Amino acid sequence: MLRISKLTDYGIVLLVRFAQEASGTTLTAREMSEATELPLPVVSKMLKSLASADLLASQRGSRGGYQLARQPEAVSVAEIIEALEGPIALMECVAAEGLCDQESHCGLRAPWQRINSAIQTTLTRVSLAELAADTPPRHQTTLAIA
Amino acid sequence: MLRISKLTDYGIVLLVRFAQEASGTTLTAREMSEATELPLPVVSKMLKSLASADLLASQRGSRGGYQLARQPEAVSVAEIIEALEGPIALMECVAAEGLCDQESHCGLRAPWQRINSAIQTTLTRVSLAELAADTPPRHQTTLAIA
DNA sequence: ATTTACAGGACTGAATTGGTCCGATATGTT
DNA sequence: AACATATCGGACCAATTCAGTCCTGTAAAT
Ligand code: FES
Ligand code: FES
Repeated sequence: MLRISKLTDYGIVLLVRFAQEASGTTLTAREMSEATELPLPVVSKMLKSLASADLLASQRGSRGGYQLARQPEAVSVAEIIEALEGPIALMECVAAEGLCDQESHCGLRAPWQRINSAIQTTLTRVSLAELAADTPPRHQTTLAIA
Repeated sequence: MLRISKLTDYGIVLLVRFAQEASGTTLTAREMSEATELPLPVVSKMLKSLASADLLASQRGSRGGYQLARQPEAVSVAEIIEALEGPIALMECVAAEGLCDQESHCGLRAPWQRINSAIQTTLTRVSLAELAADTPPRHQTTLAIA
């Protein structure tokens, strides 16, 4: 289904939240969990990943938390995905040579690589800032329908 | 890793083989298995899938086999992927509304949908014929190096 | 009849994913 | 110093998905 992992998605959701705060705001895992309504362990796990990928900067101890390591404009979706789930590669043969059992008789590598890099480009062109921009339903006045 | 399933890849490899034959050529599962050096059960399974997705036409009985249901120019990679692994959707929320637990507080659906359709367009623009075209190593004179 | 081939599943083992939990470490407060 | 708050870095587990096999049935040709 050509999917991005659910965890990766959570990661992006979290980053978007950060991007929506004033630049430099520090938030804790607990706060993020409440904001996104995602279970704390998951949030915690993803924040750690994002920090170790240098997309977030972390501060430990009391008064600690996370903050965006860069300006939202300078972070691309491609980068986030790569950080969380490795290189963007539609299949193994694209990622590196010699990974596909049949590279020898199936000259499909070249065309796939072109397709793949087109997708990669698409993903690179979208910044975290853009993602955060048209994500308006922030504090929508809960007008419950059913 | 944003991957296409291995089986789907096999499916495409198979279709490309067909595209490289003279239009209307009928080939059996066994022949395809030999041509691609993929195990027969797998080839068989994928050919069946492709047939039931109407990408291949099948003929049973002795002298039976499969053939391309359409001209290679008229089949897009997107179509093949969709046939074999469902709608191209980076995540559930993109495929249809109400599938994502948190659609309510995470207004990320809209931007994702734009990104997704960009990718979909990319994939739609590549035809089976193109894929088959720059796949030259057909009957390469086996110059074995070790 | 017999042989060739596809149709349509069920089925299995392996791998990946989604999610939880814990002990250790760092930092600020009292 | 003691304590509370947070991140760090894993291990761990259940559930799903994936990759691959196999079997029974049916259609067509000889
Ligand atoms: S499938 Fe990997 S090289 Fe063709
Ligand atoms: S993750 Fe599905 S709507 Fe935001």
